[in-house]
Amino acid sequence: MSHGTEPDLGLLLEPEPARRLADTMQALATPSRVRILGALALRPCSVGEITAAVGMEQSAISQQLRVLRHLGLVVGERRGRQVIYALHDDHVRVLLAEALAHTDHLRLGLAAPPATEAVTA
Amino acid sequence: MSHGTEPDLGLLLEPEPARRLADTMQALATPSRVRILGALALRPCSVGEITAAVGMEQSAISQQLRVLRHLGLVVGERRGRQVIYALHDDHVRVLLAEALAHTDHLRLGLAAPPATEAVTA
DNA sequence: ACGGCCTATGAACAGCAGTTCATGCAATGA
DNA sequence: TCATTGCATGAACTGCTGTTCATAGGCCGT
Repeated sequence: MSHGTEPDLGLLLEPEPARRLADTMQALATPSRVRILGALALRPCSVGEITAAVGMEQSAISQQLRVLRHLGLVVGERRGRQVIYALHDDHVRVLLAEALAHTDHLRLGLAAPPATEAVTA
Repeated sequence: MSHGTEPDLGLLLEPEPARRLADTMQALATPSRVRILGALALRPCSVGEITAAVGMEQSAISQQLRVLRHLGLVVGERRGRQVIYALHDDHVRVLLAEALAHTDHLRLGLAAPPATEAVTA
């Protein structure tokens, strides 16, 4: 399926591809943005709804929504006096799902015996 | 395949799961770590090899390797007086590959016409 | 047109993360 | 044992990032 032939991971050694990947991943590197995306993964929401769901200042939400917009992860559309935000497309949802799955998987490894940690015990 | 039934993305609304995912993703949120992982994706490397490949101070490399170790993304094993690092397992490689693929895909969306950006043109 | 809701933006602040410098520890070879 | 190589660690610094506060702009009711 989608990753039958892996793209050249050696590219990540180069500064530019590495920087781009890092920038995109930074969207998922802060709890507030992850929660916002989690809310939008359930359904499109107005800023007010997101604010209530996440429990942060409205201002902070708008700031992070701006970041997410510029990264192309979410889109906003005016509807009356409010703006409805949604995930940009299903790829974002898949990215979230895979990140979550990998996170769980990796944390299992951390809980496991240190057969892997051969240095600086 | 692997994500036939998506894990509950609504979990990401909760602070703790969000924080954990954010922590893990932060490993990919900085170019230096991405480049290190890119090098290790090609083959296991000693710290010196990574340092040469990435072109940073050896000290910085070790610091980031520590972060990556604690996140369970890489493992190190002593061999003589050097330490050979490698990706923890193939899941890490898959995560890198998918992140790279998603990055490319998302950047295509950004280059595309703003049919999606309906607010704050 | 005016007042009120909803969102966006600018500035200031605090905290953190990545780098560097200097040093310490481990392991080999003479 | 001593010197040397290779890696790790602690401290200090810098820059960035996320939050808050205050304010501005848009859009709808009346």
